[in-house]
Amino acid sequence: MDETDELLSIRAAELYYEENKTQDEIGQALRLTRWKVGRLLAQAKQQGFIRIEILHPRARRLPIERRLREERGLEDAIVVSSAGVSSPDELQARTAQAAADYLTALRPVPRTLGVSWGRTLFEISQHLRNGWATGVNVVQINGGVSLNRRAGTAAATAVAIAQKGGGSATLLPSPAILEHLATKEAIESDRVVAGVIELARSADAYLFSAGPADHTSVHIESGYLTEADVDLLVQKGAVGDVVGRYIDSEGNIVDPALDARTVGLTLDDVRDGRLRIAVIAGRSKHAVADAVVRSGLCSVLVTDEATALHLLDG
Amino acid sequence: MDETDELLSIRAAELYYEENKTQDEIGQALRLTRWKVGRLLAQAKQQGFIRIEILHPRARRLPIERRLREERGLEDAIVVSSAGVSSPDELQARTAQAAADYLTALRPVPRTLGVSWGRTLFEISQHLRNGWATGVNVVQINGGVSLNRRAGTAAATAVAIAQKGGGSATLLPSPAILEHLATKEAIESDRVVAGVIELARSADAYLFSAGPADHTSVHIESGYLTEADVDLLVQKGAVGDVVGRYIDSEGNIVDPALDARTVGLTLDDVRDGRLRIAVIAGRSKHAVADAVVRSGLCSVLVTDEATALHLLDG
DNA sequence: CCGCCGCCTGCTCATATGAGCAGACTTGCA
DNA sequence: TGCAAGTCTGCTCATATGAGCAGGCGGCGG
Repeated sequence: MDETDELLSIRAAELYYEENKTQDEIGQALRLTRWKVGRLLAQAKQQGFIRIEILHPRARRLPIERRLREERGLEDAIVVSSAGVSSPDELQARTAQAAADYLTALRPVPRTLGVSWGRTLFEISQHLRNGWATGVNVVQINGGVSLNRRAGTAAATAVAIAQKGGGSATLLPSPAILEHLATKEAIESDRVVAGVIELARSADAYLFSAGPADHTSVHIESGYLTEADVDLLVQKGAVGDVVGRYIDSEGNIVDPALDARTVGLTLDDVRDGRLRIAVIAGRSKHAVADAVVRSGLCSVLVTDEATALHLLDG
Repeated sequence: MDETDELLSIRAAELYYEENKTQDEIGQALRLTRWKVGRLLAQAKQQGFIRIEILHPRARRLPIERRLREERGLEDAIVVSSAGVSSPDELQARTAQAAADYLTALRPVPRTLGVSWGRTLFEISQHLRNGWATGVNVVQINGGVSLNRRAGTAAATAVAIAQKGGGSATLLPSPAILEHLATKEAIESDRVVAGVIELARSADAYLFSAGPADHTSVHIESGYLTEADVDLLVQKGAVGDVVGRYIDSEGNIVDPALDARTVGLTLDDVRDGRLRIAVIAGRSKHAVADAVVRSGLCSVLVTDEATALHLLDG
């Protein structure tokens, strides 16, 4: 396109989009036929001079969702728009809302839903509406009895999701990570615990997030790991955790010994699930989101625009 | 609009603008009639959920131009878009380009064009194309013989505009501001100088910018004023200068004694011009732009989006 | 409980837009 | 210079969209 046409296409776009003129009127104004005007507008669009944004907290980016499905082999993808977002918290809230919307619209409604816990899951539980489903039974898929004062958010999350969905919650009465392998084995051999894990394995769907491998990790906050532990994991290549299990950029377990002390579904258990919904948003989770998608841990991803684009770039 | 409709309108907008579906297809997808879809889209637009931007250095904001004409009584206004601008220099360049475009398209072509000088005018002269007009005679409307090494930009500006327009330049051989009133009167009584000023008064059009009243002023740079002088002017209410004359927010001369020592057209001379094109861009010139427009110094304004919105807010 | 008012819906019809095509025009090459 | 290929133009026709209207529905006051 030569310079003259480029300028004309801009003039035409101004008249068309800002002044609501018809292509015919624009033609008269610029001494062009209306067909020429149509072509100029098409060129302006195609060259990216026209940018259309949907400004709304609930806005999604369907073309990016499509690319995630097609290029990353996801069954489904939900990408929330970052347009007009001013803080990471806002982005997190939008993503949680989208996850809640997705669950609500999900058909067939899962009878048993396996959930992890953490900040993201808690926020999703808050965004769900009463009656989002009728009779959904929720089961925890990884240990979450907290060791300190923030106790109970793991349980509260599962209970809230179940309650608002008109069902009941089955909690996994165990810490996430134990200090000794023997303790972990003892706990898992407990009838109740083993039963919960068995139930979790049979869930119709899993809903989980992923944590970044850094000092903001909820495992540090909850007292399961120290900052030094996490630093060490990072040195070994960890990019984040899923259901309490730390993975590298390929989705492989970084520290098998640590993993053996972690209670709940294994990553392979998760991969065996039919519907595996991961909800991952925010700059700090780009790397782990990538690992989760690449290694097939999720079949459905709910995320934000920037994270999605990161996945598609790589 | 209730919450449900709001959400639907966002879904519809996504499908319409991002996926290029027809309203009919959207209707099928969302189980609505196509008329409902059309109404939802109209609502989304009207509520401002849809934002259409034209991303191009030459893009203008016609609705803002219209408002400037209607609400500020300008004969014409050119507002360049700030979309995607990263530095003040870029904004300045866009505005200068727009001014050059405006001059080039101007009909009838002025036979005599009075110009001021400064960074903005210089940049406009650089953006003009060879042959932008045929036989335009350019006359300086205020003194500009420089006192220091930056000498000659005033003259170079006028000459470049004239040369590229296939005409010749008439320079005003005088400093902008003189130290003593007597000197100024002596200079103005010189036959040549008086003749140039007389010619300037009869110009078909004036093209000028305005300077901010701060330490970046080109008058300080050129040595006509000291920083202390400008500080004093600011104390007296100066918001900037036009053709070397400092005005307050009402467009009145701030310091009559200083004004009397300034060579060139008076502000009233400028106001007597038929076509008075002011080119003013940048955050630091908001106040002076306001004064220029309010006091009728210009009949045509070329500016940037942010400055224009500032003028309309007040 | 009934009737009136106003909003919302889905229509008809007019208009605006996009697809595709035939001819004119330019451009590159022998 | 002359030819062939590709590009651009302005058309016809099909489709998508918007304006405006009649009927239906729900809400409110009597």
